[in-house]
Amino acid sequence: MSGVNLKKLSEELGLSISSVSKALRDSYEISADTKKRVLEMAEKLNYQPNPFARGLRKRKSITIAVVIPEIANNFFALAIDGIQLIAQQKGYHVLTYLTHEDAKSEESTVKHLQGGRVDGVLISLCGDSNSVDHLLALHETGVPIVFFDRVPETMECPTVTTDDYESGFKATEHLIEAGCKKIAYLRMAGHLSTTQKRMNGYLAALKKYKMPVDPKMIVECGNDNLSNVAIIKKILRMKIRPDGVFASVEKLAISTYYACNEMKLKIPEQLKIISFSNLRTASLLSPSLSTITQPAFEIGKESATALFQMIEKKNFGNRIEQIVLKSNLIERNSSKK
Amino acid sequence: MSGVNLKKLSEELGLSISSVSKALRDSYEISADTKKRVLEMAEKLNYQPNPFARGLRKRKSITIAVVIPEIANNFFALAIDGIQLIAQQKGYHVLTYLTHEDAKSEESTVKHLQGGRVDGVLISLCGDSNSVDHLLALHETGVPIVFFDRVPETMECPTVTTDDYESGFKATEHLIEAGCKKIAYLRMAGHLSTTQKRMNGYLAALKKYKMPVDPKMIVECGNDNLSNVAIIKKILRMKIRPDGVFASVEKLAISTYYACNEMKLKIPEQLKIISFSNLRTASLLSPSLSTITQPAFEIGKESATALFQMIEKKNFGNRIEQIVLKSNLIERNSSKK
DNA sequence: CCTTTTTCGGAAAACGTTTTCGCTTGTTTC
DNA sequence: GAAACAAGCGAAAACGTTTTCCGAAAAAGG
Repeated sequence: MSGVNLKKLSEELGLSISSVSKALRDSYEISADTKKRVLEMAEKLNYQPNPFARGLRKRKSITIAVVIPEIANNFFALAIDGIQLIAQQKGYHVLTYLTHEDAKSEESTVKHLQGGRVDGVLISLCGDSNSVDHLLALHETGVPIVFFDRVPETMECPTVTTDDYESGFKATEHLIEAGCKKIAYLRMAGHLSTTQKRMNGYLAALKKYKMPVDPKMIVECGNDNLSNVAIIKKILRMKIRPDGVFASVEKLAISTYYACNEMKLKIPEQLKIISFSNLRTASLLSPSLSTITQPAFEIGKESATALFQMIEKKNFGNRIEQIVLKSNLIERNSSKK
Repeated sequence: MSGVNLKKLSEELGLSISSVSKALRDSYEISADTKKRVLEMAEKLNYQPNPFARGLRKRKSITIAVVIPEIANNFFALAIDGIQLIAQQKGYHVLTYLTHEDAKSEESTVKHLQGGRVDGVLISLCGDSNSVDHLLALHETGVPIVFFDRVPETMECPTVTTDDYESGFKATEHLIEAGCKKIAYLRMAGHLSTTQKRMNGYLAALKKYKMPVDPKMIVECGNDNLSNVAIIKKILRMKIRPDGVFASVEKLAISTYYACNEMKLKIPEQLKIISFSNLRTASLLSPSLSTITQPAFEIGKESATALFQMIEKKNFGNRIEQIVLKSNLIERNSSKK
């Protein structure tokens, strides 16, 4: 295809392959004159080194992998943005994989990452993963891994997360202060670290304000938006229905809005809502949505930065960094008194 | 690192490297017994073939590149989703690159794609690119390229787009039928194919309804949301201000909402709005936003499918496919009579 | 029992780099 | 003027696969 490699270059220049290679890498073994000639010819013939040959020889891919549950999601899209920014600065390529919240898919993806395809992995766990064996296996082959947002609980590793417990606490407290007496917690199925910590914050806030915990108010939702709306409508039809909803992820807030529209429930008069969300249009919604907003872009940047530190100086890699960033609670009309 | 390669496998099994390789590839030259032994040992030692060695030898990367202006954008996020779906089905890896609407960045990215790193490229052009030389160069090295949404005008190539002209026409006609007398067209700077075609539709609709074209009503915006709000407020403060706005991209509709909020202009009473958009919350906005919605996910799927056709049977690759999908106009309250 | 197939497996080249080592030259040093 | 040294370049191995070609042994055929 491309056809122009070191061999062709060397023939064109009347030099040996090794000399050309060294000239291109600015080796001290090559005279300035020759280097100039080589550079010019390389430019002229539009030479691009073969990444596979180089990767094979140097045992380095200049590539990282990003494994996330989904991309059509404001949080992850922003995180990727931050990751790409750092990766581009470092001259690295970025392979992206979507697991669609499927453990099998995550496992097979991670497995394919062994064998040297990438120099490091950034991953946010999928919802229904029950084991981290595949990640331990990858880790044992020497590939640095940094987890962000959704992190494993049974694995010692570098992580970048937000203050989920505190944010869950504050969000609940905010609803209580707005006058809510019965607050539902909307969570995704599975055992995500984020869901769990946010819920613990929710429970702690209820306890602080001496409000009873009703298991029926802790609602598990799935990946299908339509069924989620149905689930939410169901709890809104209970005899003693909630007067507040704390959505632990953005999509559940949106489903709650739909549910209220269909049931003609007024927000915030009849139901107050707050949600984790990176929606850029939160303030334009009807009514505007109160949010806990994670610094998604920064999370991406921080985790990529941490990963490159591990990639570049493996020697000091014993230290396991656990970076925690702060989320912002932004009060808007959906939780107004 | 990984340490387990064909050599180690062959030593463990008392076979030659070539036999192990052939056994793993299910060659007829190897007996069923031996194949079984090899497979078991490979499983046991968790063997993963080195992608660089394989890529070098087979001159194939099993990887495609996706080059887009931005990722924190509903349209592109959905398109990527569709692309990833097809790529995953085909067993391909996906490298993602963001140009941030910067021509230099696009050029350097495309340049790095030469040399065999990928077997094909999907690209949506950046806004301020004035030349396609870098893409022609890439194309000449034999790498298949499919353009989607933002396509070049001066290059014969496979494309996947939507009916931008018709959609632009319909959107404008819709505003006219809703009673608008003076319609502003909000466009991004640069010469994007989409912007141009949508504007041509806008102009054609004005002509059909014998409405004058006011150059001041064709407004160029940039990448910064704050400045865009300022620009939009400026035209809304004109003596004869527009009573309708056709935003050619989503972010400009959002900026228009902000501008109206700040100026206390009522939508749709004082200003009607319609916009190209893939916002999932369009119907939840205040007021709900009328949109022309592109089938972004399908665009991703179609372009990936087209690319893989080119990758797999280069022989029939002379045919240049130009796929055009239909967008949907969804009337909501922002353009109500 | 000898020849001809067939079956199974190994040797080695090739993919395009990088890098170590060694070989020429020409230059310096005493 | 011989010895030591430096500068500039080339030969060749190595990275881990795949694949072509070849050889040995076993099976089949007469």
